Amino acid sequence: MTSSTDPAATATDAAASIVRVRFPPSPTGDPHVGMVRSALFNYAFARHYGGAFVFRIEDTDAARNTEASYRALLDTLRWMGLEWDEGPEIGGAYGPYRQSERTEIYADIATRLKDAGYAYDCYCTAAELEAGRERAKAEKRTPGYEGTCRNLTAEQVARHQAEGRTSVLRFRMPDKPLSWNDLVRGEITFAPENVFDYVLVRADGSPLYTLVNPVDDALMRITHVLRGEDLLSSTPRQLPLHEALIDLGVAERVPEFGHLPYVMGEGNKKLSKRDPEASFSYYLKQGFLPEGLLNYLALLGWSMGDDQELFSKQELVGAFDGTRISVNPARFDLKKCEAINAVHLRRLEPEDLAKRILPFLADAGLLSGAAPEGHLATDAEWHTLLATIPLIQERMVVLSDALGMIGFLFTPEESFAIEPDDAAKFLTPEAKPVLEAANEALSSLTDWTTAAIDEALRAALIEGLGLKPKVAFTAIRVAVTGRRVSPPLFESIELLGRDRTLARLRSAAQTIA
RNA sequence: GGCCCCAUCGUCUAGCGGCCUAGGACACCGCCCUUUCAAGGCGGCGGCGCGGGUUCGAAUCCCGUUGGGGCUACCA
Repeated sequence: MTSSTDPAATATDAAASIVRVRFPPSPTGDPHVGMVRSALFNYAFARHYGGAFVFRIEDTDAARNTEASYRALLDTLRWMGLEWDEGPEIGGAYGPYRQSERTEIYADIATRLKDAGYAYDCYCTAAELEAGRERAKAEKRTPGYEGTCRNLTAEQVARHQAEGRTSVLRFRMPDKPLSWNDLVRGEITFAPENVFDYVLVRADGSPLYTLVNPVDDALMRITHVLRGEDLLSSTPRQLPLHEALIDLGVAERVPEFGHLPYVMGEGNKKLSKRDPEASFSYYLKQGFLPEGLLNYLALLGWSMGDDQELFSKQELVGAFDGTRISVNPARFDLKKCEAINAVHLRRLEPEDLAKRILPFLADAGLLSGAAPEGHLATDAEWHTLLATIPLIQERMVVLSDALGMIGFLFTPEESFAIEPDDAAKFLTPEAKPVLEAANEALSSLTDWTTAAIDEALRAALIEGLGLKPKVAFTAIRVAVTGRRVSPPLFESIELLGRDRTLARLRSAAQTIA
């Protein structure tokens, strides 16, 4: 909110009435991070004021909607923990919440708007409309509908119909300045000559977003509309429609509007569906945490004000009063998103983290599949995983990172393989005596613990062979874990166990000519 | 073309006339720690687009300019 609105007054107003906000996506394509950010802001606003978060599906464009996208939308909100108070699958007092199930409502309201003179039939053809726009551009005027059919006589209508023309229903814009006090940007005004009569209902009778969105906001008693800046220019058209709906007894009041800044991608364009990090499924696959993503997304166009950047959903809700929303577009920064996710990941209880890693291990085929019904892992696998958590928790950024770090513990000897590049670089002829010495030192070790392994290996290699720790341990690391980078070596060896460790040391030594 | 929105380090931001020789975070670069990689600690690099006003005083207010972005459908 800018200084032109009084945050305290707005906050008081919001608290005094029942706040009702909504998240109204169209089920087309993969859920988008900008969309989720928008849902998050609405959710946090509703929860902050103890209001209702309404989830509505805007599926009036039958050609573009998909059931898969609809499901993905629900899954995404649930995964993020943005539970809705009214909406699909749970219903509510103002349902149904899928617009495809509300067509009679829209037809009725369209008729009433027309009967009351707020809307009229327009018989213009696409070519005529296009010609008008071209003419306006040539004359450096704002292109838009020129009002040709605003006041048709009965004869003119009859002639159009006789020609076989079809008609759409258009809203009749009033000739007055259109302004509102934007929750985010303050006072915004559009001159009437720049906002034109617009189509509410298609020629085939199906309603458009232009009708359906304000009508449902009115019917569902939405008090605050927090939406993307891309919809800012549709607000001046919606204002008089809301007023008409009040006049018809459909609406109670015009909602407050607030337009959230864009989420930008690479370059300086709106984050588009082509950017891989725009698609929500990317974060699921990488293994981001809902806690981390929620935290980062909240930072895209909002801040707590002090220097606190890390917070939980509860803290966000506590602080999110609708003020402090930025007017500037925010560039999505994957690096920062990862950094914040990493912090949340490190704060997890070890057992919780292990539970979250488990599905990734299973998907990668690293578990035996011998687990009892209803479990992903056997007891042994689970205990191994739990034991690795202290070794990997502070090294991970996303859950899928665990695969590369602890995969060597879950890989059976027959399929264990060393990274070719690392093998070529570190399993050289000079490494052969190192591996053999390690094998010998560990074979006779009675106490298979990290401390004992540490001691034995140092004695044999550092003191015995006079090697630098880095040289000696890297060769062993590659032989035992399959890669140059791994969790701490002695702990890893302890977890791997004597038999498998020795087998890998011998096998690696054999590959060296 | 028209309309609208926006303008502080590379990025996200704090800042709402004096507390600013502009603070934090991410990224980046050093150093320390160290068996790898991380984590952690210490330090560094780096910004108020420009021009006019207003004022004792401007990153903060006003105007202009330049530069970004969005919208301009019988999509949403």
